[in-house]
Amino acid sequence: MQEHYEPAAVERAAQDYWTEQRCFNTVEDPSRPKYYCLCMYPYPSGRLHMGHVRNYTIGDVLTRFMRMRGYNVLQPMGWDAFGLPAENAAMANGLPPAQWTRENIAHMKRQFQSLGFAFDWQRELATCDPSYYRWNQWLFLRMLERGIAYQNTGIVNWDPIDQTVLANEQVIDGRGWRTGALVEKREIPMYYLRITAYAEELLQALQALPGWPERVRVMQANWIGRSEGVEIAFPYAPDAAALLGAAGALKVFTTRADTLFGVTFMAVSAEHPLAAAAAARDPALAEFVEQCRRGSTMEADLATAEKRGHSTGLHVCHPLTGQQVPVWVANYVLMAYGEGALMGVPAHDERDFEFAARYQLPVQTVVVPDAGAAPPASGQFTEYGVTVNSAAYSGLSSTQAITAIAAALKAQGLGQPRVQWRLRDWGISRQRYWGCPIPLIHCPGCGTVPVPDEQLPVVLPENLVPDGTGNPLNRAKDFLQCECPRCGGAARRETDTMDTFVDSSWYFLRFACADQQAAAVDERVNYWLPVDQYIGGIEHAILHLLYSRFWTRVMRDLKLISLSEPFSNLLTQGMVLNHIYFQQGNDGRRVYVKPADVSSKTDAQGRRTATVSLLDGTPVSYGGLGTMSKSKNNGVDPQSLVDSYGADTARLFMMFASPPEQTLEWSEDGVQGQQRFLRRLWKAVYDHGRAPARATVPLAKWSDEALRLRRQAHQTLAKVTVDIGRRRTFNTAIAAVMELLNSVSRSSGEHAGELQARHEALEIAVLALAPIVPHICHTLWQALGHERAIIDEPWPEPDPAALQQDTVEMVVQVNGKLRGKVRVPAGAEEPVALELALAEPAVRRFLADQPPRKVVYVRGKLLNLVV
RNA sequence: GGCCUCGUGGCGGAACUGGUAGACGCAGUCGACUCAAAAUCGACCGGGCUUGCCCAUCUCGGUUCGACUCCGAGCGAGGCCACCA
Repeated sequence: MQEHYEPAAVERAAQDYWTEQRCFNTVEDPSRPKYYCLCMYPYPSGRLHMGHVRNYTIGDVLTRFMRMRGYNVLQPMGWDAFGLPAENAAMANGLPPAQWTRENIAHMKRQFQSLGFAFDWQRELATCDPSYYRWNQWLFLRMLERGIAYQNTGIVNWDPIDQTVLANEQVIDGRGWRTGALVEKREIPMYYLRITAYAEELLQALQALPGWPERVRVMQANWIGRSEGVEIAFPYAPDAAALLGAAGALKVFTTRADTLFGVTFMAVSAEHPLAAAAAARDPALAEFVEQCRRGSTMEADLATAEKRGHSTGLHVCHPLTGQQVPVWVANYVLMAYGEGALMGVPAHDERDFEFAARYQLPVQTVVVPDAGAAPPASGQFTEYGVTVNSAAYSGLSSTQAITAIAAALKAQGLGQPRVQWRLRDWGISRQRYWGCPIPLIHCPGCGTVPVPDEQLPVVLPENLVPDGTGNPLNRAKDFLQCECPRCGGAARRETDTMDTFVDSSWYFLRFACADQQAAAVDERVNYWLPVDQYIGGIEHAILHLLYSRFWTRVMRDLKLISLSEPFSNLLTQGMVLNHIYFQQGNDGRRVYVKPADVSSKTDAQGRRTATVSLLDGTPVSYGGLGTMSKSKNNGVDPQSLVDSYGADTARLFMMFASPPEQTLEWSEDGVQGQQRFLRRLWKAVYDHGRAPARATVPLAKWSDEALRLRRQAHQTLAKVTVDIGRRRTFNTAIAAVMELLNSVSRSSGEHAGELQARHEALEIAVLALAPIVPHICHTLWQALGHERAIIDEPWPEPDPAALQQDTVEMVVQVNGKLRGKVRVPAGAEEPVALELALAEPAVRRFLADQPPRKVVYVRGKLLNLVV
C-alpha cells in the first residue's frame, strides 16, 4: 500500500475491476429479493451539472448499500434525448439535433463512468432511438383504438413571423423569443390523452403512497383538483332563444349553490358559443371577444389582469324565481373549466364583486355569518354562513342550503350535483421536429388513418437542421409523402411529434427489458417493477410523476402489465446552490463575478467583513445564495471537481453537506474538508498496516480502551445501517464514521487486543463508507488483508454483545434542569437509580434537603426530581 | 389570493418517538513542527458574569415533571398553484 492517497490511481483501479468483473450487469433472479433503484434520467445537454452529481450519487449510495444487504439491485441509466434544446443548439451550430444529442450522450456517459456509478449499461436506452420510440407509437395507437387518445382543437402560442408554435417559455412579455413579434393564440388540431378519465383513481391512490413525500402528494392532489358542486341550467329568456333560434339553457357549475338567490348577472367566456352568437350582431362585442383572443395565454398574466367584460344584451331566467338575469362576456371566465360560464354572485365571490363594481351591477346579499347577523359593511362575505333573502331556502346553513337547492333543481330538471375536476386532458401534439413522430397519415379520401403496426416505427429523419421557421418535417418530402394504408393513394404523413413527457412516462418499464425487440414490455417487468426507490428533482413533482402514474394505469388496462403505481418510494432531492457575487457595471447593470474569483475577509469570529475581486482587487457585492446558473456566473463544473479531488471526494461532499431533501450549499472549503477526511482514513489504515496484530487474544483479555473502541465501532455500524437504510440521512451516517475514525486516531495502545480493536474499527469504517466512497474503500479493503473485493462483501451486522454495557450514564435533572450525570448499572430499577442520584453533591444542593415531590424515571437514561 | 415547507452558533448542519441543545464538518484563534510558508498534528471555539451558575433553538402565549420537538397567535424566508366559479 502506498503511503499517500492518490485518488486518480485508486479510482482507475477500482473502476477497471468493476468493468472487468462486470459487477453491475443485472439479471433476473427469483431466488433473491429484488431492489429497483432509479434516478430520473438526464436530458443530454452536453455536460453533467452539480444537480446531476447529487442526484446520481444518492441513487448510487442506495444501490450499493442494498446490494451489500443481499438484494438483487437494478440501477439502469438512459437518456431523455428528444426535446427543444437540441433544436436550439442545431440552429446555433448548424448541426442536426441527432448528431449533437449523440455526441452529448457519449461525453456524459464518460463522465458518469468517471464518477463510479454502478449503472447496468446493458440496459441503456435513448428515447431518440427508433427501438424505443416505436413503442411510444405502438402504445399511442392502442390508446387511439380505445378512445384514450383522441383529436380535438387546442390553443397554442403562434409566432406570426416564424410561422411556428412557441412553447410557453419561448414567449417573453407576450412576444416571440426570436422574432420579438406579438404572439397570437391559434386554434389547431391536436391529440389528447384522456387523463381526466383516471382523475378519481389518480387522486384516491395518492393516499396509498406512504413512500412519497407529503408535499408531493399534496401538490398532485391540488393539481387534480376535485370540487363538488352543482350544475345549474338557466333557461334562455325570449331574447336569447330568439337569437339562437331555439329554446335552451345556459349551464353553469358552482360550488356555492347556496348563493343562487344572490345571482345578479351571468358571465360567459369569450370562447363560449353564446358569446360568438351575440358578437355576430354586435360589432363592439365582437371587438371585445377579439381582444380576449389576442391576449396572453400565460396563466400568471391572466390572474393579474383587470376584470373586463361586455354585455351581450341577452338574458336568461333564474331557475327558481324566473327573474331575468343579464348575460355578460367576461375575460375572467375560463372556457376549459366547468361549463365555460358562471353565475355572478357579487355579494359572495371576490371576483364577481370586482366585476360588478366595475360595471355597476347590483349586489344582493343572501348569506350572512350567523342567523340574524347583518351583512359585512364591505358588502362581501365569501364564507359559509346562514342563508337570507332566499325564499323557501332562507335560514338554512350553507351546507343545508346547497343540498336543498340541488334537490329542488333536480326535481325541475334544471340541475344536479356534480364533481368537477381541475385536471384537463393531456395535449401531446408538438409542432416540433426533434420528437417522436405521431403515427398517423392524412389521406385526401380516407381522412386520418393510423399507421399499421407492421409499418412501425415511423422513423424520424435525422439529417434535418431546423432554422426556427416552422417544423422542418413539413419540408422533408421523403418523410412527408406516403401511401394511404387504407386506399393506397398518395397521402401526407402527420408532422406533429409527441410531447417529451410521453417518452418519460414509461421508460422505467422499458429498463426491465430494454433488449426486447418484439414488444414494448415483457414478463421481466413483473419481476423488477415497481421501482422501489425513485430519486429526482422536486420540479417533476406534478407533471412527470402524474403522467407516469396515468400511463402505467393505461398499460395496466391494456393488459400489458399488472401494476398500477410505478414508484413505491420517492425521494426528491434538493437543489445545489452557490454564492452569488456581482459588481455594478458602467451601464448600471449587474456584472456577476465567479465565486472562485472572489476573496472574502473575515473578522476574528470568522464573520465575513468584505469581499474583493481577485482579478483587480475592487470590492464585490454579495448577492446571497442561488441555484448554479450561467446567468449568475456561479456554476461549478463537476468535471473540474473530479479532476482536482477525485470522484470519492465529490461524492462524499455531496452526501455530507446536507440531508438529501434539503438544498445543498456549494463550498470549496467544504470539499477540501472531505478530502482531508479521506486522507486521514487512508493514513489510519496505512499506519495500522505497519503495526499489525501478531497474535489474537480473546475478548475477555481486552483492555477497557479496546472494548470501548469495539463498542463504538458496532454502535457506529448500527447507526449507519439505520441512517442509510431507513432515514436516508447520509450526512449523519458519515458524521458517525468520522467520530469513529477520530477515536481510532486517538487510541494508541499497542497490546494485541488494542490492535485488534483498531483493526475491527477500521474494517467497519471502510465497510460503512463503501457505498458512499467506493473507490478508496476498494483499495483500503485489500490493504486490510482481504482477498474478496469489497463490492462483494455483505453488509455486516452489529454484534449485540459488543453493544452491551454493565453501567450506563444517567442524566439527573431537578425540576427538568440538568444537574448531574451518574453512572448506574444498565437496566437499574428506580430505587437504585434514585439512591445513586441523591449521592451526587450537585443534585443534593439543588434539592436543598426537600424530599422530591415527584420522581420521573426513564430507565437507564434520565431521572427527574421535582420539588 | 390559495395550499405547503422551513426559521437552532460566524456558516452547513446534529438532537430519530417530548428527555444532556449545538454531534460532525467548514471558517476562525492559539500552540507544536519549520529558517519560513504550505501540509500535518494538538488545544480552544453560542452569550454573560461573581467559575458554577444564569441566559440562549424567530417572537408572544399555552400543554407538560420536562418543549428545538406538541398546540394557538404573530413575524420572517422559501416552494408550488394561481381568476378553477
